[in-house]
Amino acid sequence: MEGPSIVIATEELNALAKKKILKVTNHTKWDLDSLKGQSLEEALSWGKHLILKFPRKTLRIHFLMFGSYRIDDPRENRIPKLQLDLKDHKIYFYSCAIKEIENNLADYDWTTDVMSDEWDSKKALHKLKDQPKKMICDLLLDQEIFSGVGNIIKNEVLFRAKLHPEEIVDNLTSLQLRKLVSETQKYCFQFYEWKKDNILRRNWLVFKKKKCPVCERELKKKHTGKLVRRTFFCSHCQKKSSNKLK
DNA sequence: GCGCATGTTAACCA
DNA sequence: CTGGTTAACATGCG
Repeated sequence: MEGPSIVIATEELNALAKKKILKVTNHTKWDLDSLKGQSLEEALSWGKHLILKFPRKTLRIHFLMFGSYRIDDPRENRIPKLQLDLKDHKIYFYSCAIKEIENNLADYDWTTDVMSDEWDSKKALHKLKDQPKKMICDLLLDQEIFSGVGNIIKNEVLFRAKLHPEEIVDNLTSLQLRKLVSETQKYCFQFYEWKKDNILRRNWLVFKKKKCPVCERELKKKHTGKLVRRTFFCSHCQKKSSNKLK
C-alpha cells in the first residue's frame, strides 16, 4: 500500500475517532489490552506508515505488500492482526506489521512526506543531487527522499516525467530533476483522488500495460536498479539523455 | 497450482 | 563498519 492510500485510511479512521473502544482482538506480539476503554485520538500518516494515536499508546501500522484494512464488512475466514470494536463500527487490520511506538512523534520528519503540507521539494532535489551516481528508479523508492512513493507511483511518475528509469542523476539537467520532483508530488495527489473515486487502475498509463499510450510502441518490462523492482517504460518516450546540457 | 508482486526488516556473510 | 544476499512475513491474481 502506497502513501496516498494511507492518507485515505487516516480519513476513514478519523471519522471514528473519539468513539470508545469496547473490545480489542489482538494477534500482535504487543500487549494491547489497555486500548479497551480508550478511544482513537487521531490517525496520521507518514509515507506508508499509518499512525494511530490513543491517549496512552501510539501504534504504527505498515501494510507492506499484502496488508489491508476494513471498516465493518470483515473478510471471510481471515483472522485480523488487530480488531477494534466500537459501539456501531468494527475496524479490522489484516496481515500488517503493527508496532507500538513512543508517543512523541518528533522522530517523524514530515518534510519528506510527499502527501504532507510540510513536504519540501527543494530538500528532495538536494538529496537527489547528493547521490549523483544512483539511478532515479531507485531514488524514487527511497523513503528518506520520497516518503510514501511505492512501485506503482514510481512507474507512473517516470513515464509522466519522460525519464528513463535507469538514468543516473548526473546525466540529468536541473530542470529534469525539478520536473521529476514536481511530477512525483502531482501524481501522488492524482493517485489519491483516483483511488478515492475507485478509478485508479483504469488510469494507469504504463504500470502493468503493454503499449505506450503516446506512441503505441511496445512497453519494456524490466527489473531495474539496485532494488530490482518491476518497471514498465517506453524506450522511445523515456530516452536516456547522456549528453544533455547542464 | 505456481510464481510473482503496491514492501520492509533482520540475519548472515564477505 | 559497509554492502550484498537471503529469508521472513502472508495474500491475491493470472
